Amino acid sequence: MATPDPPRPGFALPLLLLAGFRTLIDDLHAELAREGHPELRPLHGFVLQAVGADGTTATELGQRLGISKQAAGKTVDRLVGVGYLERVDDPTDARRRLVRVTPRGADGLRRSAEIFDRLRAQWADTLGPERVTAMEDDLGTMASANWFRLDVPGWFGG
Amino acid sequence: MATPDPPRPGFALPLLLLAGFRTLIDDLHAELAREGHPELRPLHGFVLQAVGADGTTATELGQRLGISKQAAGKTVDRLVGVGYLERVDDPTDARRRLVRVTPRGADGLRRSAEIFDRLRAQWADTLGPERVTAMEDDLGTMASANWFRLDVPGWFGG
DNA sequence: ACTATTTCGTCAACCACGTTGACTATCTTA
DNA sequence: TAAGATAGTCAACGTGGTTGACGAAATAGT
Repeated sequence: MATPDPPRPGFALPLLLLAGFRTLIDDLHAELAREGHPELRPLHGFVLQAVGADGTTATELGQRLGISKQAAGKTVDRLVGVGYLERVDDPTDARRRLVRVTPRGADGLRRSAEIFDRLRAQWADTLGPERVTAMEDDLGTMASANWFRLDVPGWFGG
Repeated sequence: MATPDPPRPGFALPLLLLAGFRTLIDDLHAELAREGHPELRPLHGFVLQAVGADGTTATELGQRLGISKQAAGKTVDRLVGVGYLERVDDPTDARRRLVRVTPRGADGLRRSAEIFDRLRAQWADTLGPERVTAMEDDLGTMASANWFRLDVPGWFGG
């Protein structure tokens, strides 16, 4: 019922990668909700991290995430709405509106990192640390080009 | 520029899984476009496969994909629009509208499988076959619950 | 055989996330 | 100082998801 057909040889790999990713993300957000961050959506962690401790502008954020400045601006709007980001005027350039992580945002980010560390430790318990490391190494080899490109309506292509 | 900060230990894994998935999906669709299927979007392959050779209904498709029947219906509409699926009346039940893969849809599906097989072979060439198999085994172990759950606005949580 | 319930499909409204194009305000440069 | 580049926003739109409501058809129960 959840598994229709045994996928063909090549079909399994993408499905497994997606399932692994979703497993981590779902577990993360279940735990984040328990720890006081129920509004944090999967995308938000990536965005908060991309904003970084120094802050950025919407345009630069868009470049970092591989999306348009308009899309980045809308995402910032939502994060501001739930209190994870704030906008401040740049005193040196009246066009720019600096985007900064709020204390609440920093808390969510810190907890995300801790939870991910714990989840990784769980994987290492189940699979063995060397298998997890091997997986990271191998994925790093194959996927180096797609690091942090989130330019996907609905998270996929085009 | 594509890599903002070296991610924290636990942060790398989900990012790598996503990047690996996206690499495969992007490569697949680049090749599919070359082979005459430029309209095929990433989601579509999963849907076509979930419809299967025997056809289904929108409601059952929704269950298979873990999404609502309405969402499944809309996706079917789009696939019908580009000629990959067709709807036919069920003579035994006037409520049901059978969804079937068209010949064009079957061609896209067959090519997807072939391309995925080739991409997997590329991974095996680069990493060694046993590393790819190990990755599949390990991911299968960790992610068995999320097989074919696509219930994500924009492919994430929520 | 006739209600009562369930099921299938669809409509409508909405949300999240992406796109492009156009436009203003501001900063930079020649 | 005029001309050009850059930051942000608005508007319209596309895709993929949600819930709620509803009619038509099948099924169950009496």
